[in-house]
Parts: sequence; C-alpha cells; structure tokens
Amino acid sequence: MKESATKARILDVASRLFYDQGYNSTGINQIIEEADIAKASLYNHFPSKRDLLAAYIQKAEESWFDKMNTYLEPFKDPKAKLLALFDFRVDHQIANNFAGCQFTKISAEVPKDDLRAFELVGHQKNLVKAFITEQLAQIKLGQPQVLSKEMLADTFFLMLEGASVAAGVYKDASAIKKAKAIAEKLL
Amino acid sequence: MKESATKARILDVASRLFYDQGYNSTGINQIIEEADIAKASLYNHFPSKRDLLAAYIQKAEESWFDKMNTYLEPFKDPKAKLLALFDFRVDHQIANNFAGCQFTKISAEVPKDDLRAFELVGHQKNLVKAFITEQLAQIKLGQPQVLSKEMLADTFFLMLEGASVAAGVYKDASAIKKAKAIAEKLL
DNA sequence: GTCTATAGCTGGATAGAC
DNA sequence: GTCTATCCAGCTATAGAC
Repeated sequence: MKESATKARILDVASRLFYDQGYNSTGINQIIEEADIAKASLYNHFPSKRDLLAAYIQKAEESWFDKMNTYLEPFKDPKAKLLALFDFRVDHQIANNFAGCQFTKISAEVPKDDLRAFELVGHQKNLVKAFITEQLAQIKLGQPQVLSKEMLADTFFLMLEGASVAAGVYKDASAIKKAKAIAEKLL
Repeated sequence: MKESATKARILDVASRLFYDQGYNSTGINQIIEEADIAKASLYNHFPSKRDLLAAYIQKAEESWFDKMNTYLEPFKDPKAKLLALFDFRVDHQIANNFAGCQFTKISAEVPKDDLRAFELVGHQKNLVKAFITEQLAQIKLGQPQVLSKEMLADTFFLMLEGASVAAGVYKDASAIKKAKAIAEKLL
C-alpha cells in the first residue's frame, strides 16, 4: 500500500509552497518544476488542483498533531500540558515566520464552493478543541469557578484561534503569549 | 476635492468582489466588466491591483465602523454596548453568508511582501481593540476580579477574532454566540 | 506512470487614439 | 480621463507517444 515516491514529493513541495505563498498564488507549473516532474505526472496522482489541496490539508493536519504531541510529550500534568499548547503555537509561528494558522489561511482563500476544503479545515479545528476539552477534564479546578469547563474550553480555543490570526497580521507572537497569561489566570 | 464617479464605482465593485470571491480570485477583467468601464480607466485611478486593494481595505474599515456605530447607537450603557458588539458580529456574518472577517481574509491571502496590506488590516484590528478597551474603562466591575481590565480586553478581542474565523469555517454563528455568553460571565 | 507538447483561457498591465 | 486594442506571462488541464 506504499505510495509512490513521486506522489510524496509532489505533496511535499506543494505543502511548502501552499503555506509559504498561499494556495491561489501557487501554480501547478511551479510545483512540477520544484518537484522536478512532468505536468502529466502530477495529474496522474491528483485529478485536479483541488484534490491536491485536499491531500495537503489532510497531510498538514497529521503533521501538525505529530509536532504538537512531540512538543507536549514531556508535560505529564494536564494543566501544564494545556498551557504548553500555547507555547507550542508560539514556537510554531516563529518557525513559520508568522504566516498565521495554515488551516485558517486555507479557509480564507479557498473559493466558497469548495466544501471539501472547509470540512477538512473544520476537522482539524475540531481535534484541537477536543484536545483542550480532554485536558480540562483531567484538571481539578478550585471553587468557585466563574466559567464551566465547557466555557473554558471555548475560551481557550477561541483565544488561540484569534491569537494565531493576530500573529499573522502583526508578525509577532505577543497575542499568543497574552492568551496564555489569561489562561493561567482562569485555571 | 470630490472623487470621480468612475473611481467610486470601481471601488464599489471591487469591494463586493474581493469580499465575496477573495482578492486573488478576483481578476481586473471581472472588475472592469461589472463596473462597465475600460481597463485603462481603472489603471488611471489605481496604478496597480495592489493599490486598489489598499483603497479597498481603507474603505472597508470606514464602512465597517459606520455599520458598527449604527448598530450600537441604541445601547447607552457601556456594558450593554460592549455585549452588543458580539451581536453585531453575528448579524454581520449572517448578512455576509459566513464569509468570515473580511480583514482577516485579506491578511490570509495577500502575498507576504505586501506590507501595506498587513499594516492596514492591523489598523482596523487596533481600532476594534481600542473600542473594547474604551467600553471596559466605563464599566464598574464587581470585586474580586480574576482578570484585569486589560486582560478582559484581550480576552474579548481574541475571542471575537477566533469566533469570526470559526464562523467562516463552520458557516454558522454559534462560536460568536458562545463568546458572548462567556463575556457575560466575565463581566 | 512518466514524458513532451500544447490547447484554451485569464491574469495584470500598457500604447496610443480621441 | 476614457476608450479600443494588444502584449506577454501565467494559469489549469489534456492529448498522445513511450
């Protein structure tokens, strides 16, 4: 069931360019040139650019959670793990020159009739939200709490989403750091 | 100092199309066709598509705050006014078919060397943040507060940013409504 | 499954007449 | 300042040989 090396290389190159330049600004021609393959080979593996986009989002989701899990692995305490998620996103933004969230970017530039893309982006965000909820379930909170655990999960998730946007707009990670400080107060 | 009707019409058409289809997916050809003018007329008023984008963002900022002020005008109490900001964004997303925040969209799809665009988007977001801070300054909070007013401003701003992204991804306003419910608890 | 070659179109931008 | 006409580079996608 091993996928061809050609297909993997196409996806690697496309992933880099889609995130770096944007999906719409990256042409098939550039992808095949940098992957050093023929145009028809690309269309052999991916029937259309839209299909390549779908494959990109799925691969990016996998890669994103791999990196997240590696980063969070040392933290055993659920509260520390949850707070480290903010640090992970700071690091990730620095590593990617403050390009913003790659999934949010896709949903912002994709034509609105590409329902598949929105669904795949939503899937990644659902998993992030689920991770936050999972950690919160294991945290013992002091009494009395202003916000329920469900509301805390929404707060953290939405702040992270917003802070990632801010990172892309302002080209710095200060919003993510502020969000972490707020999260610490709320826990 | 009145601007020509041609220029205004170009900007009107471009604004609609940029938001609806995206900046990259909207060609000069479509703009001149729908505005019913010649290509050279467009380039007479806007030296490049990038300049047209800059004009679009500025006009959109103005229009956005006009609509916001109109919506919030009936609310005299600062707390009610601040909470109504969430409702305004729900309404705005519904009115725009859950296309997400138009400013965030631009920052997500513009080439990364278009510093002017990032700056103009940042300007709009600064104003939103300032409005939130302004309202909070007039609100008398109960004691003791977990979050300072500065942190509350960040929380509300980031949640609104994140919830607008979520509205665009999931095509519904539930995240904005959840953010409002959280804000009510925190005030 | 990979290649070369090209179709068919649209992109942003300009020249020159009026 | 608006028009027509056009340039050329880029786009997605396909045909057909090997």
